[in-house]
Amino acid sequence: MTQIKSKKFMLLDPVQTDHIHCESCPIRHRAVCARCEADELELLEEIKYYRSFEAGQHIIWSGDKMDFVGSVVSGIATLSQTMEDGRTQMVGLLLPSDFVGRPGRSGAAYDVVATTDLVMCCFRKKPFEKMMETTPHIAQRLLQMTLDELDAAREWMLVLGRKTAREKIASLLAIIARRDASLHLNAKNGPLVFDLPLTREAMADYLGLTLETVSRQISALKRDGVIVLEGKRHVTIPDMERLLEEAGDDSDGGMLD
Amino acid sequence: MTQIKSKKFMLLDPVQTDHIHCESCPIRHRAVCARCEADELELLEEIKYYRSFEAGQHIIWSGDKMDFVGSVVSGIATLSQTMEDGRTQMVGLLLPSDFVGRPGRSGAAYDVVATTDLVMCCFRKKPFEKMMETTPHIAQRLLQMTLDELDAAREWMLVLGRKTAREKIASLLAIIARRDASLHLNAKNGPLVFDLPLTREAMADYLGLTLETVSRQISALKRDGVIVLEGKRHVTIPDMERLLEEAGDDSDGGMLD
DNA sequence: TTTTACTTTTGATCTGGGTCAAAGATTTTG
DNA sequence: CAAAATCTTTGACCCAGATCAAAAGTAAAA
Repeated sequence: MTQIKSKKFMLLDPVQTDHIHCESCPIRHRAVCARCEADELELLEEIKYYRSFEAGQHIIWSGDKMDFVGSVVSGIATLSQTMEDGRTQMVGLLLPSDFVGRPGRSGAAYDVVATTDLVMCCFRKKPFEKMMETTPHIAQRLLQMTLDELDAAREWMLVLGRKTAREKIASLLAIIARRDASLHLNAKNGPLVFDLPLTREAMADYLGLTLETVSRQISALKRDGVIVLEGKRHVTIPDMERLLEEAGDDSDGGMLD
Repeated sequence: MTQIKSKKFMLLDPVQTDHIHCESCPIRHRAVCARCEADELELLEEIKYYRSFEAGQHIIWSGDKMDFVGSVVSGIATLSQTMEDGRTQMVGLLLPSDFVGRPGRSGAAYDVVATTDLVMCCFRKKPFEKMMETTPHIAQRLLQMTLDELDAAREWMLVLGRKTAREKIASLLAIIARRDASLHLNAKNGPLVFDLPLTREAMADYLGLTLETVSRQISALKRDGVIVLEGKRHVTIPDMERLLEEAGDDSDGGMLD
């Protein structure tokens, strides 16, 4: 079993990994835990289950009661909000190992839609919340993940509020490239290559633009050699530094711990 | 001592409040805690201190090392991000009782600026983090608060990405009115009255607009009777429903637990 | 009370990105 | 494979909000 490198993607840093059944499972045993390991695994198995969704399927409707939390095992989903007149804004992108759900809340705040075929690892909410109370490290890990999401949301506020269309596209490409690289453990310095997981319309909804503007700006970045396109979706970034400049980002690329 | 009504504003729901020294103090004793009450209060006192700031003063610079967390006791502060060329985007508004800081992170991600004279109740970060480990409810409470902030940030993404200038202004006024009302425990149904805590420029930075557009749209809302202005800052909302319509919001006003 | 320094409003003009329209690509279906 | 349905690109035009400019409050300092 391959280990995911970034600790960002785990609810608890695994001290022993040999009991893990699901790679992106948000509950992991921890050596320091006072409870008996067997007990925990039993409880864990009891409340864990898998759900599969087809591309395009609504996973959760905003406002619905949500009786589970979980994490993406494979596939991609989007979080979005829609106004009555149909204007929609994507507020998050869920890639494998990302957490879904709001412990302590009864209702869903956003629509969650599967962009590709998708598998989720779910936990019934009530038992999960009980487990959070008895296993403090779960709450602490969730806090860290939520702080990461908050940082991402706030970074996106700068993109939405102050960047030009070209900078917005470059910012989105940079984020996808970065996440994709960390997921696939790419060689660091070569040109980055990936397939866009989103349609032009989905990108527009993420960026607060129209799909026509997205298309035009992608064409412009291609014309200017910032990106190389094969077909509509396959992207090569010959020079990540250049892309980040186009995105208007600091060259240092944010701060980690 | 008056009790703040909304549980949203406390790190732990107070079971006994007679030991609380600071109204917006993020650490509160809890009856279920296994540790001796005296011990906790002693530790608490040891790591707690107050800091005062003048209007306009930078509290935290983005990127700086931050060795404390805390909460606003009185006054108002803003969270903002700035690009190299000077474009800035506010990503949060801190009112009394709001939490500041990122347990587990060494660096500040945003500039924090005092908008008015301001007092903060601070805790040295290391001992606070240790306390989080020994008192699980603190992490759980922080998680709830962070989830609230995440919801707010994502709601703001919709405002920034998809709303018109008029809707943006109405949205901001609605948020300020709502927070102000919950803080002052106003009578529910009368017209809401408050003073704008922000300059036109700060509003522009929050909304992703220019200050001229902010001024024009406020004038327009005034002309159309949606708001009543006395002087530049004193606002009366004669009809909150009307304001929410102008903001393009669902009439139900979001979901709480 | 005048001076100096903001903050806010209002006007005139410009432009980036939206809107409307149509034609290519690409994929799916029959 | 042709037909239908999507997705994407490109063009022509328009408008909400930006930019530039100046005047009018307001408030702190002298």
